[in-house]
Amino acid sequence: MSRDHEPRVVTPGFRDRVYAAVRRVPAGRVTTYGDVAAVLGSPRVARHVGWALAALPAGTEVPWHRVINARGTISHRGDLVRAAEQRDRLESEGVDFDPSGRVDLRALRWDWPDLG
DNA sequence: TTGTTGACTCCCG
DNA sequence: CCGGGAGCCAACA
Repeated sequence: MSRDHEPRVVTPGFRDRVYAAVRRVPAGRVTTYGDVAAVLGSPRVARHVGWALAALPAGTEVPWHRVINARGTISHRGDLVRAAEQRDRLESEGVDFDPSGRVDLRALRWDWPDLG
């Protein structure tokens, strides 16, 4: 039987919404997977934000490096090469990292002011 | 169809 | 603060 008839948050156009949301994050600022997911409609689909970014076509202009996890660290899940590139890009934008490789979310977390 | 996986997050200890 | 375990929802085999 039906558990809930609520519409799914992750629709076929989910990836494009993720990209559109991430593009709103300005240089020098960061956001989290959970924040992007919340903006899209559900904080529970944070993993799918990561999935969408993993499926990001090469050449697509999306500041994917500004998306980090809720702890303020870079999620690499084994891909240290991409993680290094992400950190390098962020540092190029002026994002500072702690000795432990952590970003100060309290100061740099984007607040999505354009949501109204 | 079921079971596994994942660029996550929260809760404990 | 950090590591481990559980929960989470779709994609994928």
